Amino acid sequence: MANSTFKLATWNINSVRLRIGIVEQFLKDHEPDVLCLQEIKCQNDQFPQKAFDALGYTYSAVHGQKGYHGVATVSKQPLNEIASTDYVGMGDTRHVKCLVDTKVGPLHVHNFYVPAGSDEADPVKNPKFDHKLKFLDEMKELTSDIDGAPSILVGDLNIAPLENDVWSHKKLLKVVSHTPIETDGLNDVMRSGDWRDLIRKHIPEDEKIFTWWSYRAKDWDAADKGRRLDHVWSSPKIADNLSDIMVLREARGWEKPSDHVPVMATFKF
DNA sequence: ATGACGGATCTAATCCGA
Repeated sequence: MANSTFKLATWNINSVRLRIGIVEQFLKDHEPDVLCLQEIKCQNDQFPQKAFDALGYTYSAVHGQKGYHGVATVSKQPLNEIASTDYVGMGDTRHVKCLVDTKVGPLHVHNFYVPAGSDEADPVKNPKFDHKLKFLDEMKELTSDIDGAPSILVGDLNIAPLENDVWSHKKLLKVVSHTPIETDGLNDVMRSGDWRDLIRKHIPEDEKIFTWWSYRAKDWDAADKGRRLDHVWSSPKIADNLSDIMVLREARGWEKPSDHVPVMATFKF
């Protein structure tokens, strides 16, 4: 057990079928044990499992639907207890969990795609924002402590909670993804479930770090108007085993990129 | 700097993302 390493990555891929080529490249270059994808935008039987099989990711937990949303967790190690929760009873595909049989023991992995919430930050006028807030409310029930095994929660949570999680705190205070009702809500989810923010455990809060840049910006790299929408959380004990967090900014500049980049956490035991 | 983009869908214009 000594000197074992476990690597887990999360990536909102914005269509796994369109971007299977860069997914393969990422897996070859970085070799995570587990990859959690969001916005796969396909049904379960359209998921490109063969491409993952060829790279050794023979285990998968896929929860997709036609055209929109959808999450998938692929793994080199067996996945058990695969299940999804229908948050807010919408019948959409925004969560899949599993128990990974890692080299160092069982690990619960939750893969989330929280609703974006549309433009207007008012739950009365905007049903999608209402949906987002209700989704957060229900996430508060999710604890990081399940029968003593460690837990990891990752995904596109569509909220940038801290000042340096956005390019301008002042300019984005009324913009959906950084409004106080959302950032308070996300902090409540973290507190009530006893989750640790591993990106911020590794990168100090006074340092800007982003995982998403809009497609609409002319020069995303120069303008750098990003947000940290993607997250890696864990239960307290395994947080002490974190040895590295990598935010693969360069992936935003790849051919036909997703608007999100991969984030990978490395644990040492 | 709420958009100038980009995805999926009964391929054409519509919905969606954040």
